[in-house]
Amino acid sequence: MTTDPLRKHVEAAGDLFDPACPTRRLLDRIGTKWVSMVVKLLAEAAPGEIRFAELQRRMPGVSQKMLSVTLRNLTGDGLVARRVEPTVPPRVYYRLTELGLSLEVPLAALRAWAEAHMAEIDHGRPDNH
Amino acid sequence: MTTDPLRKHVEAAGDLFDPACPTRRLLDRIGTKWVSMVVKLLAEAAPGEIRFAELQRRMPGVSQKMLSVTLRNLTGDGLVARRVEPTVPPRVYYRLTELGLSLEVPLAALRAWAEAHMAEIDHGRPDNH
DNA sequence: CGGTATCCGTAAGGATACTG
DNA sequence: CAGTATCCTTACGGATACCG
Repeated sequence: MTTDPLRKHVEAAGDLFDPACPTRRLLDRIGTKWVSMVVKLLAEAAPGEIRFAELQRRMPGVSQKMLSVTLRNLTGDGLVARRVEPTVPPRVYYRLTELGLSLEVPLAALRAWAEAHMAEIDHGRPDNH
Repeated sequence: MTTDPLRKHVEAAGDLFDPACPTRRLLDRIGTKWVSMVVKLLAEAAPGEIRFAELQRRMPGVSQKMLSVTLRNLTGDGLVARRVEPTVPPRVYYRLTELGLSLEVPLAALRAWAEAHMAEIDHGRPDNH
């Protein structure tokens, strides 16, 4: 083991089974439906951008707050880039970064699985508690 | 549209962007860290089984309640099979079903992504709010 | 051993109103 | 337009105690 603080994240490198590892939090963060939807829309548009209002329009049921929070988290994580056009009223454009685009791959697989087996699973439990 | 019940799941097929579609709830359900860990452990042991206590021991930080809830949900969704040995004290064994095993594929990809990019993301935000 | 039941603090998330 | 701020209600999740 080393005491070099710069290598701390290397030693702690992705071990989901380490309670102290941020991977756990990260997994819970990217596994949500809102992240899945935002990333899909932005991935389809890539390398183009989508404005806030259009994202909201294409994500039925999302509140302004949740979309805002989701985009802020993704931006903070470096998965989404935010560009503001200083007009009045202002226009804000979002696009995926390289990192965000790389997330779309496993995320699309998970989405596909969920969509494919939804009926099979829902059939067995009419009681959606 | 058809009235063939066998094609029902095709018509109702997973549309994540439909607010009424159970796919949304399903995605939020399977995207958690506990599900990810349980499925990974059971997939490694497949087609073998793992007992409750061993699962808990190999998932540091999980509470008895959360493991219980997670397993009950997975069992209810048909992803995990539960077998009780009526001894005293009783022994309960869990294993993945075929469906559960199929989930491991996309889930492993998502885990791998999270573990691979954890440092990269965490580096940008020392403030883990 | 493998749960369930209960309590409780925290966080998620919707609704509404307001701002640059 | 694209937010932020506030309030409020529900869900998540840990701690503890109890049961078959």
